[in-house]
Amino acid sequence: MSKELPKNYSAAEHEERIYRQWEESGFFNPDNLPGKRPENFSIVLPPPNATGILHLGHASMLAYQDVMARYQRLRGKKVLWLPGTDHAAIATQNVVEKKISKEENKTKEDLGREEFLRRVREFVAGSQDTIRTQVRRMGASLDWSRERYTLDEALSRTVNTVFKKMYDDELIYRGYRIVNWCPRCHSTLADDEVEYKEQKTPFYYFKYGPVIIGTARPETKFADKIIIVHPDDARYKDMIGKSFTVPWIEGEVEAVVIADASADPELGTGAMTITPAHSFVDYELAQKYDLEIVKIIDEDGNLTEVAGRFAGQNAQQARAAIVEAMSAQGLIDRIDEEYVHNLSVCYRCGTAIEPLPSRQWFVDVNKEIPGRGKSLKRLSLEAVETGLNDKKIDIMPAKFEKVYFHWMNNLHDWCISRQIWWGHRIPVWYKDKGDGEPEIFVGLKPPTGEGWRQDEDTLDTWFSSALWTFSTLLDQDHTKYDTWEEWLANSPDLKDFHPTSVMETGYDIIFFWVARMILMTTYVLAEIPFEKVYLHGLVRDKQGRKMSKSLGNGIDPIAMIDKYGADALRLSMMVGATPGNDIRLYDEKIEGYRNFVNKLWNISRYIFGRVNEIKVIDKAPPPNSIADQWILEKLNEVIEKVTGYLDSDKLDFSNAIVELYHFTWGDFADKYIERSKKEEGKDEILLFILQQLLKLWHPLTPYVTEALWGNISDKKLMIQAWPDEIKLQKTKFNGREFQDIIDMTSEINSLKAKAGIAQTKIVKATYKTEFIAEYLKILAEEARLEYVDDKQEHWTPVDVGHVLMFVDIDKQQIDQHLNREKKELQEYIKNQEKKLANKEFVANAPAAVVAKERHKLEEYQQKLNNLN
RNA sequence: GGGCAUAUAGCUCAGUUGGUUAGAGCGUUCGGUUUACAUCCGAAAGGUCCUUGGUUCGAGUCCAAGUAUGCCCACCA
Repeated sequence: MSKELPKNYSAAEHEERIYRQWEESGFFNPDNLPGKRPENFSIVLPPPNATGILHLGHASMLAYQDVMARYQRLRGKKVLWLPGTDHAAIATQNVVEKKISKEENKTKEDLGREEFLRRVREFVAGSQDTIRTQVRRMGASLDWSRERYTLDEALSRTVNTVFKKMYDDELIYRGYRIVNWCPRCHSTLADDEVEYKEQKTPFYYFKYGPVIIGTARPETKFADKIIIVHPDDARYKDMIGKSFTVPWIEGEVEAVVIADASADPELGTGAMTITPAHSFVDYELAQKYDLEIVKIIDEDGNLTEVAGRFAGQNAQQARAAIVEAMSAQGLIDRIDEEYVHNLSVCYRCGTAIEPLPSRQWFVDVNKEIPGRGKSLKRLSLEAVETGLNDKKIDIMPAKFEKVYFHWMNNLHDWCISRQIWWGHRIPVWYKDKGDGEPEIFVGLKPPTGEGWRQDEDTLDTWFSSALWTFSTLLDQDHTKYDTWEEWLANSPDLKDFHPTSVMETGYDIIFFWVARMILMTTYVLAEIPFEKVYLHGLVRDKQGRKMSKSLGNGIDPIAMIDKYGADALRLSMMVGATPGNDIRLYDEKIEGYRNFVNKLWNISRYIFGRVNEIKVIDKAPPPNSIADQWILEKLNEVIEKVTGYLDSDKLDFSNAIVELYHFTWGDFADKYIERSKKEEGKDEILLFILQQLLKLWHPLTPYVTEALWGNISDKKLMIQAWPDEIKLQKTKFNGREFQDIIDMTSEINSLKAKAGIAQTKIVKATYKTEFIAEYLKILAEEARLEYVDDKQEHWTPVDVGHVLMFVDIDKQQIDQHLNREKKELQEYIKNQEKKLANKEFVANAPAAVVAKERHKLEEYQQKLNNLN
């Protein structure tokens, strides 16, 4: 029975229903997939922050991952794609702090720790709901039954377990060191959480005893008493090792001159003083020479008592007064007002970072891991370089391997404690012992006994994210297990799905996240977290600008889904995208793919309306015309190509789409279906090709294909089998002949357009090759011409492929066109003859190439003859 | 300062290991269309493949230098 579909595909009418059916089917959960599935395929979703709403970055990531998941599912693998969200410590705390400040004019201290955390939890629950709904709208085939959250009990236990393990292995230590401090967030930041912003600030040159020193930050200079000069600098050679009494901001100081190669003789006066407490470079020098580290700015950004009369003032704001005071003392040599330098700022709130010494928890990346013979750094490098247990991480595109190695090689110890409330509380307890250092307890639960207090700080959010590939796969019913080993051994998902198959994420978080997952996982499990890293680019606007609130050029993916449908949005984000390169997105592009989705709908609409019975056709029906043969051959080509593009070692989504698009619209709809209207008995082959197409498109455009498939079968398209290459029997029908007809038709259409003829009635042909009568008849039908036996002198020759024919378009009418064509042909022939006359070409080029060139020359000559 | 990309039609992009007359989509122009789809069909115009030099019988493709744009890292006391 045939079926009548609506004229246009309306995504809004289908998507919600289809997604619900998928969820109800249970097939997002690998445990429910039908059939034997010996191979596993897994991806863990990079957890969106629990702060907010879906943006295009999420949308494109979901599109890529869903294509992989659906493709592998169709290929018969047991596919797990695991969703989740991240508590995003600083980001979330900032959002909620702002909200409370705006709505209630209160600080988090006003509320207190417990109440504030309750508010954050409430906020997170709300945004998690938003995210869940929005992720579904993209069509993402995620296993929601395994949804995780970084603050889930089992995941938190994993965090604490790993912390303790690292502490016991002495890979985590507490130390007093210089750290990046954000005075606004009132917390430390990791090195890569610091961003740089170019800024013009005055640069001051001060008279410091025998030398002139330069600085952009006079407010840090109170305690400077070490002068560094280059050992080979002739100007200062005699001063090395000597002391000077120097008049300085708060009275005289004793300055010592030290020689070190880090002083650049070319720069300024070649002499500098150092501020160990507030500069990373100076801190390292101070370590090297065992110098005193004097803290001048405190955690609130205020000057300490070292600053004398300026103590207690905000460091930044006190700068002017300090400079004025120094000016009054005649200490200023000159001021450069045009100085431009990079100011380090907090990546979350944009506040200027204050490097200062502080007691914090660190991960030691250079220390040898007990029993492993290498450091965390070494382990992380090897995972990508040579592999671990014969499994190597493959990074796509490969250029990011170099970036990874460079970053990892230069990695410093990782500061993991944060002075914020939202996050995993550091599992460390202290008990004062009267004098000196307190007793320390590290464990999963508070120690028994009196007087223990837990560390106030929380862990860097990336500490828990770094465990994501395996903390999510552990048995969540963790209370059953007393030990870590027992827990690991009884987590079947971990066995089945780890290492995960692909980590698909943006190149912008390769350091934050990808590198840290490698570091932590190789340490904790002694295996890699994923076999492949696919790094997608950023989504930008049509001008290539980053989408941002201030520019107002942001595109809301949900609005685009409402307008054009999820399938169209997915396609428009993937076409033209190659790993590691940014992609431009704009309305017209999405609209174009909306049109395509509608085309696919109408192809089906036509076929469903025309066939006698809609049914599943598994096997290719035998061809009974040259068009049939042609389309089956084309289908085979496209199956082979698309399979190759979607396979894990290629992951070329863009080319897969372009290939399918041309086959679907150009070959199938415009050529084959049009032809099939004039032939009999096409039901089965039309249905067959359509069904193969729906399967091929399904990973890319899941909604429309599933909606259409619903007219064919009760079974879900998402669990069908991926098309195999069709075994084509040799028949009397030559597909090449249909291709010739297409080329001829195109040529005749072109002539008609040039001659300004709307309709032409006749064709007469002579043939270059043996030619069946049917062939001509088809051509006449295709080009809307009438076939006659005799040609007349003034008719125009048309020469394509194996066919030469004469059309009753008067040569005079298209004289210009013909002359131009002749001229071009003569030109080609000349070039071709020249090429073939070149002995070196004939001698050096491969024989096949030379033969091809010869053949080409003959063709040109033949064509020219025919025109004359 | 160090490094990595990218540069092809008006726009967005393809272009395999060097070897047809460099392609697609959108846009533009012309023509068609009671037909599954005006979210359609047919056709055309449009290119100094950033510049210069090199390798080669042959370069959009390989090499060098330059220009432009973008990004990453380091950070200037």
